[in-house]
Amino acid sequence: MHPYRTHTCGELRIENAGQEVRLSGWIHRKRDHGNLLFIDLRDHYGVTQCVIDVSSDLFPIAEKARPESVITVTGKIVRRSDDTINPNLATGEIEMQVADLVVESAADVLPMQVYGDGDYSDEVRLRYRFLDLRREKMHANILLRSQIITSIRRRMVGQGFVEYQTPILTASSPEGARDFLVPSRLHPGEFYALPQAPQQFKQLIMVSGFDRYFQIAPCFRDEDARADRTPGEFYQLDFEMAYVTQEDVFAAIEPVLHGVFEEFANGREVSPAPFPRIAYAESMLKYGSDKPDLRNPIVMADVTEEFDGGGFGLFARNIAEKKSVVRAIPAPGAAAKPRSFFDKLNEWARGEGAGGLGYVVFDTNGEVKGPIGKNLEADRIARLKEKVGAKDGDAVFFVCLDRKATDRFSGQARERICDELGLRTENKFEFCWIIDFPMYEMNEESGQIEFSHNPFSMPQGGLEALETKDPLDILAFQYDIVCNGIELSSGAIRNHRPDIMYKAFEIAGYGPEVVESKFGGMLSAFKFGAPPHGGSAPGIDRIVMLLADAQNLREVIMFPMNQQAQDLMMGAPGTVSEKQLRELHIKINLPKPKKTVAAASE
RNA sequence: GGGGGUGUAGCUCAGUUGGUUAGAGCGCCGGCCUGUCACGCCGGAGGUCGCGGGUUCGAGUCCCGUCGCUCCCGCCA
Repeated sequence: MHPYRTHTCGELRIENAGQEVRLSGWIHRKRDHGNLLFIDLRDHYGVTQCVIDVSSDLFPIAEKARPESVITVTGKIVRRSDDTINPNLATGEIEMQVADLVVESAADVLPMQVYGDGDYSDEVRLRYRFLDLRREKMHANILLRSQIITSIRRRMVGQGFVEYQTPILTASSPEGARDFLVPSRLHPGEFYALPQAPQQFKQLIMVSGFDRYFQIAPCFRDEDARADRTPGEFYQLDFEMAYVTQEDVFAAIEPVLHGVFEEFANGREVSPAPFPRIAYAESMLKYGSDKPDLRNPIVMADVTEEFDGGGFGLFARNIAEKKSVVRAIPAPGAAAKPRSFFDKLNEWARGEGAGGLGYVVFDTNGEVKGPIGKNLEADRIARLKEKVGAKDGDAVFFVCLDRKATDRFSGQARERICDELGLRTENKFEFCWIIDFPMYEMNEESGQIEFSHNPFSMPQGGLEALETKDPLDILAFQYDIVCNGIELSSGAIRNHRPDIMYKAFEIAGYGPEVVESKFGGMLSAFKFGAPPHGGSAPGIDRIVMLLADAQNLREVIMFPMNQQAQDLMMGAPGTVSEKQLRELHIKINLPKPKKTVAAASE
């Protein structure tokens, strides 16, 4: 007989009763009755109960083996008596009578239990990730991730896409995030960079005469982490298509995303394709965000006009003197809320540095209450009520700040009010496209015009728009896909025309020599016949996070780094040998260490 | 770089206005137990209360500093 398993721990059923089998796995749980011992043996596939009693020579060994030790047991599969069947276990109708037992690998006392669903700090979970990954939930998440990626590949291929690989060691790119650099041994003083995305390569693939490229692409950015942004590296479904309009791109990827989400929705609803298209400006106005969560039913409105010159002095003055705008946030049903509800929100707003959160309450008896209601003229209030679609029984909150601050803060308030009122639709995936991003924006500190998103995007209106319009009015063929308030990807119809590219960079303050030195490879390619092309790159990790209903990307990544971009299990980053540094002609020049208390007292 | 939260046994946590010997559950070790599946019962070991100062007769608790982890802002074309 083979030294290890003849079957997995998940496959034996009542039909196998009577067979002599061998199982290998981890001791999931032991129940020691003194003269009778139950072992739940677990592997990737499931759990099987194994029984051994005191008559066996191996009984003391089994008793001593700690949970998570790896053992191989041999014995006969028997049908359990009716009163001992475990309906919660796939293998619960049978058990193994252990005749032989080999300890393959004894486990020490565990720093975290694999059994059960206890909470452990991220520090412990990441340091002992191999234990964390054995746990049911993590194991399921990682399997789900694999299934999702398989489904994405199948659907992309079904849409006529072909998978190609692009380099990992490439050139540093001047725009965007900080690069991870890799020193070159053969070229002292020079560096490769890890790709922030295969952006230029996928465009070059189109120029190279291929069509419909995709790749599950690793991307590297040296930026700080968030719950939905892993430090260092992440994967995206990178794709690009030739001879397409924006709508062609949407039509190609919508069935893939919709299909994947439907496939793994598990009872949750998925918004139907085509997904709504929302212009950037409209999204900022109605939702205060360029990644709106449409499960939140609150739709905001601009009511600057209603307050301009009105009886509520504070807002009227801000509008007149500071060019403030007023955004109304309807709060359905909030009239029934106690005073403390409004005070709490107001206090939160002050804590956020917004001055406060004004409000009007429309009582069910038609009365208008609240500080603004007392001062603002009745006809203005009536117009405002109509404009935001408020009914008796609702309240309306107001944010009055400069345009940018109003967008940002009203967006936060909209989310908070939704949660306080419990208005968010559960168990649904709400997709939308955000389109018509501005090509440029004003840097408020420097007063300079900058690319607001992606310098490779085609401006709407082409060269003519660049030459004739106010740069801040020019829109780009640039789009994001958003699901439940999470940005899944951004994409664009690319600028494939050297003349338009020179002009676009000129507006942002870059001369032709800069364009040529920074994007020489791509620019050169565009001079020898480049097809119009465009694409996008939805984030794989975020898709899995949504489908796994996880609150943090670490729940869907096998070996993530911590928030400080460290892998405590592998010890990365770490120091390297002098020899390695010499070969690379690298000298370490560390910043002076901070003064310690001890050093200061010397 | 900045702000919030947090740090007490291997793990998850409790610990009152500052007051005897810092507790619980799980885990671990020992004993008893032949049908459990969160097995049960009895006993035991295990702590520099993140670290360093300070206030006080007395600090896990109050103050100052510092470090770790985490969430957020900046940043992420």
